[in-house]
Amino acid sequence: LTVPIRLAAADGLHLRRTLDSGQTFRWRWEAGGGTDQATGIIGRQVVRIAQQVDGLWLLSPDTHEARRALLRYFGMPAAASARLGTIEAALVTDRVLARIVPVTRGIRLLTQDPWEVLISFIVSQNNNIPKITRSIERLARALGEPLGEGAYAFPAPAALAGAQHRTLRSCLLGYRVPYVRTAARLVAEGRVDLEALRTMPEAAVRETLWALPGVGDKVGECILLFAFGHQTAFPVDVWVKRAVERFYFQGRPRTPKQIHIFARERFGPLAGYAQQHLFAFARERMRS
DNA sequence: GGGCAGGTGTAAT
DNA sequence: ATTACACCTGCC
Repeated sequence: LTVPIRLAAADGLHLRRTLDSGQTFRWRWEAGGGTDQATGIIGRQVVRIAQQVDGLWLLSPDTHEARRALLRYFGMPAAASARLGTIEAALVTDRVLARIVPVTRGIRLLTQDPWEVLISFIVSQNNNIPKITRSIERLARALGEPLGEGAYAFPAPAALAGAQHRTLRSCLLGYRVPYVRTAARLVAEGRVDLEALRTMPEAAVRETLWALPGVGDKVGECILLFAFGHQTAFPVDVWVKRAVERFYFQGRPRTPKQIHIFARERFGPLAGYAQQHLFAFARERMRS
């Protein structure tokens, strides 16, 4: 048993909202001694964390690597301009978000591995969170490196590219199998260099991502936002579409493209955060 | 058990 | 340039 390490001040973070916000599919919750604990997989590390009133705690493992990985993942410690309080203060100057953010506050955009985000969000198309989570878990179990404790790393590009069709089918990917496999081959063969996209301008990143099979507007925006930190990105899924139509267009129908244009114009560099709050609110309050 | 939810690709207008 | 439909699985 390791001594818990305080990673950072919580800085307005709401851990559960953040990990359950549909950005990531690699965390599990369990009850533990008064506070819930989350176990997640970041790269090759299996980490257990918990949020207390005084901050975010690393429960295990007690290593520098785990600490570094987590701080990077959560964007901590935040630079002054990226503090959640600053972001949310700016968001609530919008009359609609002023009513939404009090319900959803504490969501932080995570910084995740582009390869994992690419495949995860191809899998996410026309799909729901529980099923996406199950597919990712099966992919990791079938093709990922074992990490102990029954945990598996996200499969490497070569592993996915070389997987048998029936193996991918057994991961419940359905008709997405050829998308995943082709995308994996392009990355494994080096024809698409995800690492190089980190330093490229957004327009160039878009061009590369949108050329991948299974990557359209929604999935592409998710990758821009969750892997490459382009916070002007604004993924429009059905929930965000409904929320924007209801709150900004008096319930009048708009195409996803119109909503995207509107949101980038209205929210600018906060578009990604605005989308996270609209999505969380819609899923919590606009069902039925 | 039929109908629906969910994004992209393709083929149609 | 927009629109209709197929794709797969889980859930009600």
